[in-house]
Amino acid sequence: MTIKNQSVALIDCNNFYVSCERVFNPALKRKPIIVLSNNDGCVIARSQEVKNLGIKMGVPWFKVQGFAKNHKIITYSSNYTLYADMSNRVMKIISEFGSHQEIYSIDECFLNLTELKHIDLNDYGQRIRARINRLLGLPVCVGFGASKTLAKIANHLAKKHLIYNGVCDLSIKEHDVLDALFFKIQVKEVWGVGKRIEKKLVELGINTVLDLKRSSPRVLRKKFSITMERTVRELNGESCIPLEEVTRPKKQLICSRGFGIPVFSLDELSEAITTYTTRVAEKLRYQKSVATMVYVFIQTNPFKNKDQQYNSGRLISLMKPTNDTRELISAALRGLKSIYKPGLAYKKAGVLLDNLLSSNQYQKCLFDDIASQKNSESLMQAIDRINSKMGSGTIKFTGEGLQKRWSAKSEKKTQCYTTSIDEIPVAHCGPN
DNA sequence: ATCACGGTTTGCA
DNA sequence: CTAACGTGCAAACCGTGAT
Repeated sequence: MTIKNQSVALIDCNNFYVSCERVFNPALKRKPIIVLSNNDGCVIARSQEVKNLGIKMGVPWFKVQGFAKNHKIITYSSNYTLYADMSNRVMKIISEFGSHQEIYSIDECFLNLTELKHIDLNDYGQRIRARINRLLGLPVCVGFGASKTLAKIANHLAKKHLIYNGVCDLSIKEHDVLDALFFKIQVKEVWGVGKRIEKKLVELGINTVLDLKRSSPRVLRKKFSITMERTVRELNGESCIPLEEVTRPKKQLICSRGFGIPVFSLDELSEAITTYTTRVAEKLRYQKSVATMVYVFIQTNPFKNKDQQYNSGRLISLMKPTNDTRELISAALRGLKSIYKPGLAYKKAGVLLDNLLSSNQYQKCLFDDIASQKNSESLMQAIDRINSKMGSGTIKFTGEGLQKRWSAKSEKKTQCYTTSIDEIPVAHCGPN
């Protein structure tokens, strides 16, 4: 599919998690800040000051902890509740700037602006930035291009080079102008090119974005995949990755977590699996699906070479598709019992729901016990409503456990400033 | 040979 | 003092048995 002459924007928040923390603690401005992944495991967000110090994205925290202390880097556990709420606010503001929006991740979205003819995109981008900054105090960068891939690159340039002042428009540039820019950008910066594909490309002599732009789509399709062919076409201004305005229901859903401490007992694993199943079942109902299969898995810590290693999982087929948390828990726990081996130090566990069907479609099935199904539906609906209104975890399932000794480490989490009534700051003067 | 399938691995963000 | 390394998803891949 080819859509010519598109005009696409990519708006991406700068150092999103760090910026969210700064909004509620302005004293953090211009200070070096790090936000850690779940379980305080890895570095997943860095302020510019930290990037300048050379700390890499994704590095395990323990490897840089000493260095961070020496440089007085302020560190936070991630506070997804806060970031999700801020993300919703950002996306809402951006939606005012275009009628076709794809929310691509927690901190970035595309807009298709093709219908806005003859506007000055640089100016438009600055207005987007100003509005988000005024209303939320968050910094963003904006890139424009003739395809999503080009908009991504434009955004990358806007972020990297101060001369752009946060907005880069590649949509009007001639090929030779683009080529001159692309000559200087490493191929790994291209959307869809990660570490592995970069390596393979470099082996083929494709080092820069320009090299990739000039490669034959056919040849790369053979050597890589259809995805890579599209990437090459998109670099040449041919839009072939459509904007996805509606989020398609997922084909599989997963909830998995590492434990804060090694877990040995079946009881504690059962608590974790019950908790994760509850969470993933909420996601399932949120996207109006039912599941036909439940996969449970448990793992020891692969980084502890001295420990005996064991990874196991079990796939359980359900008698009938369901989104009832109770049925899913029962299946998951059955699976867990069948794979559990005593005496091992488990580090991580998870639950995956697979073969998902739309719950509307499924309801038409004739052989169901309609009464009990309606019953289950209204119970789950009631629980979801209460938990969403009064805070998640207001109603829990037995078996989730109360202490949860195993729960992930999160030693430096900030408050839920925007979503928890007890944690709303008393006095706060907006962005300044 | 080729296909559909299901389970596993890879790779990205 | 030591040990301390995320999560969620889909595409790609691969072996198998059926045609």
